[in-house]
Amino acid sequence: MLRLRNAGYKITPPRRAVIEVVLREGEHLDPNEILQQAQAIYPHTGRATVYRTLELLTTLGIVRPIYVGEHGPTYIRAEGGHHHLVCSLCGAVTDFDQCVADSMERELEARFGFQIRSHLLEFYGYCARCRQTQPEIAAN
Amino acid sequence: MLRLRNAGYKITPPRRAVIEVVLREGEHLDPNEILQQAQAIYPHTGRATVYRTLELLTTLGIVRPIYVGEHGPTYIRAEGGHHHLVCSLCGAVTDFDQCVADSMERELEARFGFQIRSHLLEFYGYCARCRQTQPEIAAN
DNA sequence: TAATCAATTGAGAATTTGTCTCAATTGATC
DNA sequence: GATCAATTGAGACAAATTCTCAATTGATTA
Repeated sequence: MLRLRNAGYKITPPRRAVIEVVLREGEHLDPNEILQQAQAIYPHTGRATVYRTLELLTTLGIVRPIYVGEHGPTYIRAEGGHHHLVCSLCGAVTDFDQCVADSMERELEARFGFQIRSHLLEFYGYCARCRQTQPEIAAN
Repeated sequence: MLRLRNAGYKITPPRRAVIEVVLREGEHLDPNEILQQAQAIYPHTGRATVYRTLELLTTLGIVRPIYVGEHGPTYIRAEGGHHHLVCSLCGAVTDFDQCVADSMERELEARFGFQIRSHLLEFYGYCARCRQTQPEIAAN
């Protein structure tokens, strides 16, 4: 909220609602789900406003879209890192915690003059279950 | 192409065209651009076939969708790693090379029984130019 | 507190993107 | 060359996203 105001944007009810919904713990919501939950908080919230707010919050580095499997975008808080193992066959996503990316941030910031706020590390391949059930694909 | 045949799929002109387009160096093309370029190679290529082929190639671990900035999916070769610095303000994407993710693969494979084929590491933040031109946003 | 004004909004139209259906075609095998 | 399941393209369809514009509202100033 402060980040919004500091950047010169108004604090409005629909913006409050969208922020509250997206920043709730553990949610990976798509724009439509965000619209519905925002309307539970502020009933007049419109679809276009949700899209506009998500774009704004993404620009400000507060939330971030992530894409997993064959589905459309889902939004999460941008802060910190996100680490996934993604199965190319069944689409299953497994989170893991320890990550060596933090150790790279300082050097990249120095080298590119880039101010890093968060990161995403994803490994793609075949999960244990699919390797058993569809060995002919995983073998190639 | 061999991976396709080995997995039991036919080699057809539109599939050839899509593969050729996506695997060309340095391209991050969206499905519509892929359709157009594939039609330049094989004019009869249809939209549905492009989507079907991209899904198939993704399943086989040959290509992969990536999502950057506010735009829709874009396809790249899956092989190996992709490393990006993504500016949340202007959307600029900078590639970098050295990456410590490889060192994690063996351990993750052992821990989760996962067969890793590729990875994506992205850092999000503000690029040097935007930090200068829009300091009030980057400062928050 | 009231007045002001640019920023923001919602509703729905319009566009874009992705999926599905099905008859016709084609690649691989023999 | 014959066979047949896999694949295809066209266009209908559905879903997701963006645009438009008059009405409203938040923040600032008086």
